[in-house]
Amino acid sequence: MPQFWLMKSEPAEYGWDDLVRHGTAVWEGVRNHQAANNLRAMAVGDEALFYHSAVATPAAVGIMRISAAAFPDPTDDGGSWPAVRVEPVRPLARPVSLRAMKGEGGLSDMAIIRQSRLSVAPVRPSEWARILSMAEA
DNA sequence: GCCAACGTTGGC
DNA sequence: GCCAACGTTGGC
Repeated sequence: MPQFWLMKSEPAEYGWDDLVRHGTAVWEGVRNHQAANNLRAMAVGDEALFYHSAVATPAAVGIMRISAAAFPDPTDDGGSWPAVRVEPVRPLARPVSLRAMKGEGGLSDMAIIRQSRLSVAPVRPSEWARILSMAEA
């Protein structure tokens, strides 16, 4: 069973469109232990929401797939922080904003809502299904 | 080991 | 721009 995740990026730095244009990307630069542990827990085939942070309407905008499990982050000289490789699967038919997630009863326990600064967070299967249904509603 | 000071993230 | 939450650093 694949696991589900949510991964934040500032679109000014690297956005969904960049990932689609490139076809694949190394998710690097994570320097938080909790987020790093989540990267280490990822397996090939896991799916993740691409989330745009630090914008007027923070929101999940697309689905990506983990295409390579954790390996040493090339941007880390020490070699101890992990990175993973991702590829785009498809955009959400409509973005699901943080505001919408907060307003959805079944999502109030989401890691990302409980801990807003966590940049790589797990998503429960029930949460994943709910968010996808919101994106298609 | 505690705590204050400071830096960063990210929502608003 | 402001502020809350959180992490890190460094003095003691």
